[in-house]
Amino acid sequence: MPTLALIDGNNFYCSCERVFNPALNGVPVIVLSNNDGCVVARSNEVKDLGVKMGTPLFQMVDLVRRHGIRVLSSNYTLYGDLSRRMMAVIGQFSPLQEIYSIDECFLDFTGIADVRARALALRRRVQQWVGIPVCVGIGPSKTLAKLANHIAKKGLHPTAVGVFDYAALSSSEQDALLGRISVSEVWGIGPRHALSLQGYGIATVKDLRDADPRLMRRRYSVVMERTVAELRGIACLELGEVVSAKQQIMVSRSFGMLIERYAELREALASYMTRAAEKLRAQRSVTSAVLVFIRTNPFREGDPQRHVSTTVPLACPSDDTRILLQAATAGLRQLYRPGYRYQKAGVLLLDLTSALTIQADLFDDRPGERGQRLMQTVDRLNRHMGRDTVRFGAPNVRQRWTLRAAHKSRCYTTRWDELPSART
DNA sequence: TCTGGGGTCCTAGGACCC
DNA sequence: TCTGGGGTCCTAGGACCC
Repeated sequence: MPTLALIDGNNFYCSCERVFNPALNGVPVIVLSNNDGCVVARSNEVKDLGVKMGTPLFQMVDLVRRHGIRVLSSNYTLYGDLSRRMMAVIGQFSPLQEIYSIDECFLDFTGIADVRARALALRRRVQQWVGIPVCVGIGPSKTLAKLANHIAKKGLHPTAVGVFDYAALSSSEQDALLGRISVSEVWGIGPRHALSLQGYGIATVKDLRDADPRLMRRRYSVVMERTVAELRGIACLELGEVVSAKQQIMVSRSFGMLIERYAELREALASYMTRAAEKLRAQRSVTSAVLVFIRTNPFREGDPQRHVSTTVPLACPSDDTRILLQAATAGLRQLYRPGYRYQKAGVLLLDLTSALTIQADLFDDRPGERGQRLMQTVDRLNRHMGRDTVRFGAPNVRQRWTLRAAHKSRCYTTRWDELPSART
């Protein structure tokens, strides 16, 4: 039986902000989504106030003022860099690590004599070396490791202090514990499934673990059947170390303000497509179809609504920004209608395949290799000199559609001019 | 006034074929 | 009034995750 650990950073974005700004320690902190729209991270103090994930900022201005909540725009450059450092330290504790998200990873602890001691040491080292508090959940399957992590974080068991090992419990202790946790805490059980399960009398994790797997498959899907097995300690989800190439690449944003004009939409989409093409080349893929979408603000019920998308096939799979920009513009031309106030747009690269097996387009008169060398050069320049040093079609930066980010912290670890200073 | 972004997997149902 | 059956492939949409 495998032993898996799930490690994640507590209130990760808030903790990242606190690393370089100690004044944020012990006070309520929130980090906002793009455009300063919703809450995407809450410090414990804010969670204690009952603020839910995803709450729009404008709905809590009062609370912010009353409790002196510190409000921050998201700084993904900082979080990404601290994530890399955190993952590197965690990776020292096992030969097999699967990085699952910016703040979470699985480790293989199979065969380790004292997993609890190992987990405690890991926790101490990440705190000391990176400054991020983490919790460790340990179990015989990914789903149980995730659940153990939840137990560790909430202190749901006397032995759970930042670290919790599910397998260390006797089966009667396991029953009692799972009987006290809502089924909605299980990985893969979202709000819809939780509600539906409750209709069948399945309210706790224990209820779900003891449900008939075949029946669950029939009522829901093979995913639910797997979840039941995982809760029983039968590992169905493998630990994967290699980050496989993405099957789709999406870049989309809400605008800083509503947009009506075609030219502005085109600029915004060109900027998103440029970024998408960079991501595509970074994973050495090519795309053969591009989906473009634009939409109005669904929350403005009085406004005429439009929510449309179109897929533009490419004659030949490509990773060339110029070709992809043409496709984005062609898509927009199809979709655009005047008289609407657009709030968001995006591009989605579909049908990704490896760039190494690309087939030449018989009708392409552009020498493919020269195009590739050009793209490589552009990517290298932008990587070293900063994003958008070189770009196509030269959209002016800082347009009306660009994001709002009124409370952004500095890029302490990735920009020379924004390094923290010990004394000023 | 103000409501994120980027993914994955699964299923149902239609199109199409023989 | 009668109007096959089974397989495959593709797409849209749902549900979930962080």
